Amino acid sequence: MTNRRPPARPPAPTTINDVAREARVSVASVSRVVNGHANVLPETRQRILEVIDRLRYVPHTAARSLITRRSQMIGVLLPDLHGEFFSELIRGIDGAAREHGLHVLLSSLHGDAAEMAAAVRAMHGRVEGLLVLAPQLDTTALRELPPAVPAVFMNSRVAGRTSSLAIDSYGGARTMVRHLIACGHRTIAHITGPISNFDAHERERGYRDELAASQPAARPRIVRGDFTETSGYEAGRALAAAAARPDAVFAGNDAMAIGCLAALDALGVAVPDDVAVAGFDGIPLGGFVRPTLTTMRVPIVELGGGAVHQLAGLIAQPDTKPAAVTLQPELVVRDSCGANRPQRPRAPSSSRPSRRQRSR
Amino acid sequence: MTNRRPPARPPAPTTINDVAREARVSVASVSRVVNGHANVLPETRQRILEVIDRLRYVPHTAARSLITRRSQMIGVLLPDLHGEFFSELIRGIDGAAREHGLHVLLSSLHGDAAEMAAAVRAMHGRVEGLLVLAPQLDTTALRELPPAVPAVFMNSRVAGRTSSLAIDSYGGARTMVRHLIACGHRTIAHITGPISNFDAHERERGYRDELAASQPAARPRIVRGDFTETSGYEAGRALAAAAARPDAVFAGNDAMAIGCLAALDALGVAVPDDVAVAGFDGIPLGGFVRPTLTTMRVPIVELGGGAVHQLAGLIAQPDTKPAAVTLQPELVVRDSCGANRPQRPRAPSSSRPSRRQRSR
DNA sequence: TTCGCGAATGTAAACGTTTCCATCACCGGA
DNA sequence: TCCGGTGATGGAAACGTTTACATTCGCGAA
Repeated sequence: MTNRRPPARPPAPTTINDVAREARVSVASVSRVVNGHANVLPETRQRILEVIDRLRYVPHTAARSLITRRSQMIGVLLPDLHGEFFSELIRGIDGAAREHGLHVLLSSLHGDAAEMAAAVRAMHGRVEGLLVLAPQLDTTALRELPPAVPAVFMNSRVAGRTSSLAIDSYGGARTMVRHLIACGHRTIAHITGPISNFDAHERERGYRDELAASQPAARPRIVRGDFTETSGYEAGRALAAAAARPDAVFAGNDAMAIGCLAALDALGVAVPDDVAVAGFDGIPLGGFVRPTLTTMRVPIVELGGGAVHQLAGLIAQPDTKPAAVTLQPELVVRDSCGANRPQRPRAPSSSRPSRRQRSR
Repeated sequence: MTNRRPPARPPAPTTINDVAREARVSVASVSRVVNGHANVLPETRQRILEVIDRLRYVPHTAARSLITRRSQMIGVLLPDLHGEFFSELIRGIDGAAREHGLHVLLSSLHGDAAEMAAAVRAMHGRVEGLLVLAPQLDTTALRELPPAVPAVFMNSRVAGRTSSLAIDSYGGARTMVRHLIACGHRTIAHITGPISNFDAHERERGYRDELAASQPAARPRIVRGDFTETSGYEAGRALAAAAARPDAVFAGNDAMAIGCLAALDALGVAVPDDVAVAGFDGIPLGGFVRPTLTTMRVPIVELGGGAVHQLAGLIAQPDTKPAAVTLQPELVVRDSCGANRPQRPRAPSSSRPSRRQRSR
């Protein structure tokens, strides 16, 4: 309290020097206390802590990372995601980042490769690692990434050079098609996502392969969509109006499946009795449309969290050789696929009734 | 190419000194070029730029912000948001941040006040400003914020001490209730959001006030929800089973409205003929449920973007006095409110038909 | 020719840490 | 009594920038 400075306009932030002077120790000791090193007398530590508290000292991040060469930040590059996907992914990322004491620098991209390059350049040097969700099939833009900084890709088509974590869209699609076939549907159409999207591509591939494997006679029936409800609506209209209406429609995601449901309803086509519908993603709303939507639930939180864990490992051990992990989606059977309707006497399987209470 | 260093293990990142040496100028000139200052000979500038390019020099962010005292980062504190809200908000924030050359440090909170304090502490010193979405009514946690760093609050109940930007939930709710009354509905129930949520509170208040103003005879009818589809479902069940079924249900958000629709459908109550339903938020899926959902569309992107603009202004001019801006939601009339059904011959207004094509 | 001036460039201090190394005090054993 | 060792503390260099100030140079005017 002796050395009262004149009140400078900006109340100059207190530095480690202020603390050291006030506690009558050297900056080295203060630094040791702040960083929790052992070799400092309990009594000295106490005195320093008290001054830190009184002066509200907060270490200057930039100065610290200038010398330690660590920023405790990871960069997250995401495309323009809609709906539940974004929030769930961030939830997973943020939670895991917190566990590792990392901060998340977020940049959302609007598709352009040049923009991605710019974002990467801006983050370069600012972050210790990069988390990238690059769903476009064309991955040449990814070459832009500085090879020095560790990176983990999510749901991307990457060579084996870098670590990656992905949803098994291919396997999920096969599971769903297998399920639809097991429900008794013979002709199954597929509404795809955007043509350049990796997941859309994988789901379509799964659809084709499973169809060819389980139902060699059937010809694939593809309608192009773009993952939006509106495109699902249009696809539904087209399918319902077609000469040969399919038994079932497997949409590339839930949003399109719900759009499709709306179109079928508008055209007076009953679901699942006339046409069955299934989606992919497992958004919560799928349980509340009529009929409730059968879908593959995708573990988005785990995708984000797992990617962060991988990245943290990579940052700690940069020479770890890249791993490619895949996460399995889970089949969620609801009403829209027809599995829950009063069984036509085909196979007297365990007729499990819908869990949802219905009164009519 | 003369001075080829032995291949050190980590290929030491090139610094401004390397560039200066290679270009045979002083670091000052390099710095001037990098920062786009004017006083440097075009020929010199050219030579420096070329070296920068060849050596892939990227200025060290920490060193730079150590001396400039600017980090070009803003912190964004969000609660555990679900669905469309999160992605839209981030889209708005990210876009505006990019315009201002700011980076976004994201932290999502799970409700706990202590956690918020921790997040703020972690960001303190790292960011130039804070963007906070603190929907809980109890704002004592906000006192934790260091008063030195500029902050803008979104949809929060804050005193006039800080800048804020909010959706006019109160006015929106009044608009919706007025609309429902104009549709001929007399008894209108309201499903609220979480009891401690600011928006939920404002919407309920708007509901009560408009009801009292336009329909003095009617008693408010409140069912508690929590913004989830499930709570809307439960509320819908309760309302449908009640002795006196209301004419209309105004849900505090779209998710609950959709849950409510599902419940009414399950109980065989026709919407909008038996009961009208309306939501709030304007999520895309609302246009694809059956019947399509009447709602108040909330300009979420503008909320995020506007908040960033405010914050950027505050960072540039810290002494600007705080402003409190509100954004108006917009009434979206679809089928669930009954406005589009074949008019009972009550008022021969301009009977505008549904835009959506229907065939039955 | 000299002087002064402005533009281009260089020098070096400062930013706030961390950490290597030196110093110092103390203590137990020879 | 002296010596080596140990553990707490301090001094100072280093991190990579920006920028105030000094220096140099060329050129036009006096």
